[in-house]
Parts: sequence; C-alpha cells; structure tokens
Amino acid sequence: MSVPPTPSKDFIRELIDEDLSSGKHDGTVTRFPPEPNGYLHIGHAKSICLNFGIAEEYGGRCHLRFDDTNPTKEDVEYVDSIKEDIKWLGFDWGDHIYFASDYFEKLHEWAIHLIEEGKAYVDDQNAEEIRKGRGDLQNPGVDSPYRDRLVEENIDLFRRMKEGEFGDGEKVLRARIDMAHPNLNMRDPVIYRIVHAEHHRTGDTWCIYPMYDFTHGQSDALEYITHSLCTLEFENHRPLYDWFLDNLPVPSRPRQIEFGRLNLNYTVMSKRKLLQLVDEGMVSGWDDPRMPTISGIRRRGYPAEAIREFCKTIGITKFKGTNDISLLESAVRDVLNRDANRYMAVLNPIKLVITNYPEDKEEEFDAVINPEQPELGTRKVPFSRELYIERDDFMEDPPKKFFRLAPGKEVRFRSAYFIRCDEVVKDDDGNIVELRCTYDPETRGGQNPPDGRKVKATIHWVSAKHAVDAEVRVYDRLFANESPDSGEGNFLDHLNQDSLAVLENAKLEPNLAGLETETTVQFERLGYFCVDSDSEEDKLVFNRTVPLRDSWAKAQKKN
RNA sequence: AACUCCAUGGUGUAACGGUAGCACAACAGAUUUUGGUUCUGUUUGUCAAGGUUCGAAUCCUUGUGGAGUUGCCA
Repeated sequence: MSVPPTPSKDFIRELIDEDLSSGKHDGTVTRFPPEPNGYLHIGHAKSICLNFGIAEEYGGRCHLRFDDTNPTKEDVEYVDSIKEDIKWLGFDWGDHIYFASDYFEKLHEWAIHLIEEGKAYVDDQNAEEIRKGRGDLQNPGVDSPYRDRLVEENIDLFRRMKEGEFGDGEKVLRARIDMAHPNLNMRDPVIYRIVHAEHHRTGDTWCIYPMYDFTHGQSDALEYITHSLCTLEFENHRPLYDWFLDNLPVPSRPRQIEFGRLNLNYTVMSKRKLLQLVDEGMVSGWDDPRMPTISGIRRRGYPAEAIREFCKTIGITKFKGTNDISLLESAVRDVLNRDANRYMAVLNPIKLVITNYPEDKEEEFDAVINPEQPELGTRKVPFSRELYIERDDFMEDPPKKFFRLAPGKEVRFRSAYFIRCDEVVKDDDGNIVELRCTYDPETRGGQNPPDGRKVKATIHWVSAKHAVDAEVRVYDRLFANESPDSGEGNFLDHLNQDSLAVLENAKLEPNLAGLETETTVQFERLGYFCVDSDSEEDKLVFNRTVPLRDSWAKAQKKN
C-alpha cells in the first residue's frame, strides 16, 4: 500500500493554512499590485500565478490594484496592457479592480491624523538635506530642524502644500519615527511629496501624492487583504508597513509576506533594461518574440498554460536563485506536444525530382494531425513529381551515423513513399541545386515494402506545385551570456548576434494557409511555430516558438 | 563589516527530529512512419565546525559565502 503523495505546499500557503486554522482569518484575500508604468514580464507572471492561484485554491479572491501614486511615470496605456496580459494568463479579478489613487482622499485624511497625533511633520529641507540628515548604513541620522513643529503649524503647512502654495520639492510630509533606527526606512520616511503633475486618473485634483510606503499597507487594509505577497526587496519595508497599520485607524490588519522574485538565465528582467532594448532598437518592440514580456512570450507562441505550469514547477521560496530557461522551454514543449497540430514545412528548401513519377500525376496522402490526439484524425497532403526537402536532410558525403538522404541512400518520405537518391545536380559554382530520385510504388503511404526492406530515417517534404510560401523567423535566446546582468560591462555587449534568423523562402504544406494569428503548430521534425501578427493574406509569417529536442544536432555539436 | 534575509546534485525545489525524493539538465539503452513523443536505467547534493539527541538537512552556537537596504521610485 502506497501512501498517496500529499502535494507539498510552499511556505506562504503554509502560513495561510495556519492563519485559517487558528481563526485569524475566515477567508483569504490577495492582491496583484502592478504600477502602471511598463509592461508585465514573466517575473510578474510568477506573482500573478501566486496571488490569483491562492485565491482560487482557497476559495477567496484576488484584487487587481494599480499602484498609481507617481503621476510622472504612469499612464493608462499600461493599465490596458496589464489587464490584457493577466486575462491572457488565464486569471480573472471579477469586479475587484482598484486603484491606489481611489484612496487618495482617505490617505490624506490619515496623514492629517498622523499629524494630529504628533507622528508626522512638514519638513522644509530639500532632498539633499534630507538625504544627509538620514545618516547612512553605519551612522545614525540627525533630527530635522523642523521635526518639533507644533501640530497646528504642521496642519496649516500641510493644508497649504495641498492647496498648491509651494513648488515641487519645497516641502514634504514626514512620519516622525526614529532618526537613529537601524532600518533606514524608519528614519522619518517621507510620506507625501509635492508633484504638480497631471495624474492619469485624478487629473489635477491633487498636487501632493502619497509615497508607496504610505499607500500600500493602507490600501491592503482598506480592501481587507489578508495576505499581502511581495518580493524580497520589500522585506526592509515591512516594519514601516506595520508601523502605519499600528498607528492609523485602519479597518483590517493585512500581513506582508515576501518571496524571491523570478530570475531566468539568458535574459534580463528589469524594466529599465527592457526599455533600453526597445529604445535602442535591439528588438522590434515590447512584444518582440525574444522579450521576456508577457506580450513577447505570447507572440512567440508560448501557451499560457505552459507559463502557469512553469510557475508551479519553480515554486515559491525566499531563496534568490536563478532558474534555467530550459525549465520554461520544457513546460512549453510539454503543452505543445500535446496540443499542437502537425504539419510539414521546409525552411531551407532544396529541389527534388522523382524521375520515375509521372509528370502530371498528383496524389493526396493522409497524414496524422496529432499522434498525441489520434481522435483528431488525419489531414490530406498533396504529393507530386517535384518536391522540396530540407537542405539539412541531405549530405553528399555523409558521416557514418547520418541516416538521412545521401547519394544512393534510401529514406522514407513521411506519409508518402520510400525515396532513393540517384543523382546530385550542381550549378557552375558547385552548389547543389537539385536532387534526382526514384520512388518505390510499393511503399505507398510510407509503408514498409513487402520485401522487408527497412530504412533508418523519415524526412519531411512539401510538394513544389502546391507549396505555400512563407517567411519564418527563427528565434533564439536574446543573450549569449547566461547572466547578461551580472557580468562587468554593458549588458548589451552580451546580446546574441544570432537571436533572429529570417528565412524568406520557406515552403509550407498548403494546409498551413489561413490559420489564425497566434495559432501554434508543429512543423514536423523541426519545432513549434506560430502564426505572427505580421502575416498577410498572401504573405504568411511564422515565428519559431521553440525547436524540437534534437539529439542528432546535439551529437553533432559534440564532435 | 549597521540592519534584515538566504544557503539541499549542474539548475530549481521537497523532506516539519526517523531510508535525502521530484522536475529540468546530462549520459546510456529500448520503442518509434517526427533523430520528436514515450519507457527504462545511470551520474551528481544537505556551506563549515562544534553542540543537543538513540537518531540532525531539520533544533542551538559560531563561522563562511551570497543578497537587499543610505529615492521627494515602486
């Protein structure tokens, strides 16, 4: 008798279990709190899967909350793309979409509350003076000369800040905590600053804006968030998060828990660097299929399910590690192997003529749509005298273990016939321009012949007469270096020069015409490819999502 | 050397004082009308030193290594 494996939970889910069984909470409410100042990337996907995943598992809910407290950086453009990306990933916030800016009124009220309690004050020092007064990692800070202002004076000054009497940076509101605190975040942090800027939602209603620290915990409390999950960089902010909840009349008591953010090798994840790639034209845009953005991944053809599986696999811990990109690719192959329909496509064509096949004859063969889903049946693939095969599938002078086509050698054409190569035709420069072959009529459908003859390889083909032309963009990892971030020098120096190869002359099986954008299919023996949005009626464009595992290529590399 | 956090094969992650397991990667083989898929097998690990204990990856101490933090960004 084997014990049914109990799926192990990460430390966050264990903490939630404890809070539920101890009666601390009756339910679970999480939130995903992006700042609308850029596009979501796969690192965000980890957080999205965590927060929305927990809500699903615990029968709770997950709020989508835009953390929009900095009007100079944020824009509605990003709000829309973020919503779209979350939906695509397969999650739903229902009616629970919020904006931190919706709480500006309440936060302002709470700031006044703090002032009245003698726990906040208006500081006239400029940014430089405040920085100097804060001390550093070794030395305590010193009190601001304005730290002991009277409550009435603070109230008045804060009111005048709000009414626009002062310019940007002239005054700030600070929490009055402890200038000698070992945690720098506790040394009288700025909680309100003056910014005369148009906010994407509140317009010019405000010219003072709350800082992140004065916004996040309170927003959580207002929404009755039970568990506020964030990345490790906010660990040092937790004392402040708790301090505000302790010192304000908040309606609930959320708990901040930090986990390690996602790091992937062979890519960069910071918004700044991704922006730089876009701005400097190293990629075609935020949704370039090489980008680790959700929109890029999607255009690349990675299924949302694979992203979710990947996030499940890497787990949640406090360890700051780097995940291998092959884990992601493996998840992608798993899903696509199961779901992607098979077709034949020749990326680098070489012409092949079957000399004993009648000039005008045409046939159609039945080919399996997806061996993983036999119930889908077969498709018809046209065959004729002149065909294309992959250049890599022929070698004039092959090494011993090369099983594919070579002079005098016989292979199977997938779902068609056995073919033997009789003659190699070259141009004046010695380039191979055509292969002349013969077929065996007794192998129709690719069957083994009655004489029991066997063949070592099966290769794909496309009938020249019926072929559909296409451009195929073969993508590889964006960086040649495993950690482009950490090495010395500019990360751009580590770009993989071969991250994109455009093949203009691909020949496709006709069934490949007319597929919808973003449909991902398997080009047999090559990999998974998806229809790009650049496709037009008469000009198909495919992106290579990920190649098939290729033990032959791997063996070659070793030699 | 202030504070906080982290440390299990090549990578990531389990084991909650009782046989160190899983996935990916790597390697070898079987099957195969995709050199794919599938299946089988193999290699590789508890940062170090002490302590508690019948028993320690797990608890304690010290050390070592790494990360984060000195925005009026989030």
